[in-house]
Amino acid sequence: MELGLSLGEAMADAGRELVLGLGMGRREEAAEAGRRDHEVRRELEFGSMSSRCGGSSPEPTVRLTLLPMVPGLGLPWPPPPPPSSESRHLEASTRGFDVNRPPSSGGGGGGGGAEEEQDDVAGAALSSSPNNSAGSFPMDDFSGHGLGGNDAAPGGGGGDRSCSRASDEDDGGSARKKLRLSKEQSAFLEESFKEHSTLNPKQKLALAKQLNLRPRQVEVWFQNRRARTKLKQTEVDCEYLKRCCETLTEENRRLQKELAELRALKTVHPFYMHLPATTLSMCPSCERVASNSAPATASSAATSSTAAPPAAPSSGGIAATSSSAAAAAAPDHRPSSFAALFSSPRGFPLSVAPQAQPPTSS
DNA sequence: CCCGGCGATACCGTTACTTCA
DNA sequence: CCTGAAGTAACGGTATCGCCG
Repeated sequence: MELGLSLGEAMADAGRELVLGLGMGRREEAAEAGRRDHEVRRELEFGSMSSRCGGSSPEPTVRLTLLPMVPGLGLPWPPPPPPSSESRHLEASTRGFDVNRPPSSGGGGGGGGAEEEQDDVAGAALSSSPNNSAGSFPMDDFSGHGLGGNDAAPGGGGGDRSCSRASDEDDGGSARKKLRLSKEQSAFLEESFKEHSTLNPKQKLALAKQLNLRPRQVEVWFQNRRARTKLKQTEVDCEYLKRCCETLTEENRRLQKELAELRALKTVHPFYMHLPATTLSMCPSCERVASNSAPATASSAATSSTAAPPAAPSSGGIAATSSSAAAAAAPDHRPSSFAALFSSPRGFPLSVAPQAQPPTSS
């Protein structure tokens, strides 16, 4: 995935604890047949990123599971959702606008030669395809009940289309027929989507009947809804990863500075660097190096005793092992353990350990 | 058991339409 | 009134799966 690739080495390292993925549906639903191919494809797509990030996710799939675990980076997770288009839509709908409401209760005026669109199925397949669930759907059921108020059902042909282009319905149906779902319909579909991001044929038929829509419409709505969800999630993820990148860049900058200071310190007090690397820790606030094993200075001793961060972050979710990230999350004097950095197989590029103890000095 | 055809369904990209600022 | 942007319903294409002969 380009996102991950563009985030550079630091991202790849810090992403070790990232549980990435663009999950847009529930896991159990993803198990349904017919979608597996796409799930697999997505998994493959994110697979490279997963491997880069170490794949600490318990699942083979790399998913941006919405786990509230970004303590290290101090970033809220899940990120706040972007303004909901649905709410916007509903808002628009609540303005009293409902173009689906037919000017008159024309009801299924028969024939609708205008119905050449796919859904068509509903009407055309009535007799042709015994397997077509849509075809088995009685068109008469579209009128008269349900939330719809939308009598634009296929076969409802002339005059019952509620969109403003009613005049187009007589032109042979070559023009795309687009109607607006009513507030009730949208809300109901939303509720259904919350429960199931995908529909089985039974559910689809039931929904269609209940909403006075064609099954094809319900199907399309869910497809578009999934696409919107994915798009939004992608945007949110992108934004979040950008912030992660910025944080890590800052972290890297700070570590470089820290390294320079340590090197300078080494030149002044060569013996100081003979301490084992794992015993060194850095207070992110005062940015002083302290020893975890040896008695430290008054300030660092107080801080190091308050919190001894585990060397290994909790599994799953986004957890930063870096000190600045910890500082961002909890700007106290908690020392960040260098050991956490060193324990990482790849570590940060500017890891202190190897350079702090050059072979010549030992 | 393997293979090809078929239907169903998913996703993606795009188009067309609607609404609003 | 016109126009561009944004949202979204709908469409076409493609891939995969399960079923069946």
